[in-house]
Amino acid sequence: MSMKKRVAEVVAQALETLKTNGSLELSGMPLFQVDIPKTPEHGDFATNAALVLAKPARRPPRQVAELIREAINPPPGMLARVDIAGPGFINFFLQESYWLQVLADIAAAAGRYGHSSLGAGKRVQVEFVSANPTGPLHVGHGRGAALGDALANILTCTGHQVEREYYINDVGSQMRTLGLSLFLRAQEVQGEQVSFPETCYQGDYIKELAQEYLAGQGPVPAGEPDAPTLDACGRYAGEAILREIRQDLEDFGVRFDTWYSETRLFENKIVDRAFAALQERGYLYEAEGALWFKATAFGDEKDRVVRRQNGATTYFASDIAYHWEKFQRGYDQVIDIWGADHHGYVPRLQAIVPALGIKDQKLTVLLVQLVSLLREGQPVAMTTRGGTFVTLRQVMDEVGKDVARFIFLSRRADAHLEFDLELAKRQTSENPVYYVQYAHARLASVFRLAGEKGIAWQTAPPEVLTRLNLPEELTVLKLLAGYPDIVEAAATHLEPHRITYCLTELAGELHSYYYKHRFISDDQELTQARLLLVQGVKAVLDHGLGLLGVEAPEAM
RNA sequence: GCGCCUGUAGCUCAGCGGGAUAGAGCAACGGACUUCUAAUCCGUAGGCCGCAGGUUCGAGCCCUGCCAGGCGCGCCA
Repeated sequence: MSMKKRVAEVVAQALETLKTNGSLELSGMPLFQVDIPKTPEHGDFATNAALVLAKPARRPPRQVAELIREAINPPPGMLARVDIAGPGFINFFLQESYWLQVLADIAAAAGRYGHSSLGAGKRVQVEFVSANPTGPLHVGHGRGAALGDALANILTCTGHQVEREYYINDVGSQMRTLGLSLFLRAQEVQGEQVSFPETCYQGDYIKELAQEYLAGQGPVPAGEPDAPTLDACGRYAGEAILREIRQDLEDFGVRFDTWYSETRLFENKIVDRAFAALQERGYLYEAEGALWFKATAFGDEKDRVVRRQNGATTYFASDIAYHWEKFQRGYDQVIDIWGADHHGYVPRLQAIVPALGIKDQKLTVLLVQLVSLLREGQPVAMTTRGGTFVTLRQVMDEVGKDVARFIFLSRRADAHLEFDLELAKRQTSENPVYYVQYAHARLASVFRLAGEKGIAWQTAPPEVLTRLNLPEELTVLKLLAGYPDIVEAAATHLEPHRITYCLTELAGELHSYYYKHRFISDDQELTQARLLLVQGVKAVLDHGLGLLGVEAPEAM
């Protein structure tokens, strides 16, 4: 249990006592908070319990606070002092030695410190990237990939059963366009004079694919293509591009449990069955020769077409079927990660959840803001039209996987992100990635030396820890103690950047501590104590970087 | 025109289901390498939290209006 939870426990018990002895009339346990105050004078932890209770109890907050304080019965050795301050906050000051417990917690957790059972029994699916197989992944996809993967890691860490999924949009007009693009480029290679429409995919990768296609599949016919040819071209290009995408993601450190093809939705009649489910509940109707979903019944601004006049279903129809099928699979929560440019699509997708009669299962759509790519502060041109865009592959090759992932995860998802390629390459303090990795490598180096000197710190008796009484040591202990709470917060709010920030802070404290004090000295006990402490730091850095999907190097 | 997101230090951003005196990194300025890795550390300076109202014990956070930027508003995907 984290330190914060232990304090919350103490408060809860006090309230329980007051309730049973009749000092306070309470219906159920009120939602009080335990926070880490901004200023140290307000203690290690503070609770607003008295403020929350004042109104229902019809007594002044400070009086309630006094009651709570008297009812508190903490474990031995835990509290040094309890103050009542301000409008009625209760401030808890822990005994400094009590913080040492965190080191035992870390050791006992054996690499699983920060794990919890928050999501025990909950199945969560994270669907992310899901880029159409019509071109290589770009930087924006990279951000989505880093976010989805880190999120999945974090949720796993908090006890959720997590599955990663990639939805392959391989049906419909864009696949025809892709086929046509390949076909025309192939004709070009064969020396034919063709006009290449603006609506086709402009990138050079299509030309390369056309070359490969011709080499492997033989020449394409002259003139207008027939349907089977276009089909073959489209499938060929789609599959080739998807292979590239898989490879890129693999190299980016992202692996999916499931690659779900849109084609399956039609082959398995899932679209029809989902339609039937909607029909049954009266949320489909025919008008103007098309079939509509009554999205306005659930807050969307207009009803949406699911089958066109020409009989073809829309992209939205596939999405209805896909999500219906997802919920059939029994996930408690389905998380979709999309580019922010699709935000207008969220209400209609959310609308299908109640329309399909889905209860007790939640759909969450996370929007990721686009990435502004810079080079030395200057924007890098990114036009899909002209086919000039920076791919995830290029970024990985140029700055490295770790740097890219860390930067992607250094902002809230819905905040715009500036990604300066030159700055990302620089190994200076302008670049936060190395700051954290360096802290880990430094510690690894310390432990190498300790090993060479034959220092037996692992087997040191617990009493040596009482030698840790520097302010820097206490600060480090407190940061370590807060780590499990941060992981839980990152999981409940679905915000991996919280991990990034907390690691940067921990690394900072470590560097400062390292600079001021030697860990390995002639004082054997002190050495053991400090090594035990920084072993905890190393473990948390290692763990946290693991959640982000960033390497924790042993040397730099 | 309507909708969503964003607006916090010169720059990039945190700010934990409203909490006490708003934080970090970078840049700027001044310092520290005979040390377990200087990819580091220490210090200084820097703010009508876009603007105006409102809600309450308390607002950067919630509500309303306005201003600015981004993105969306297809029987496209």
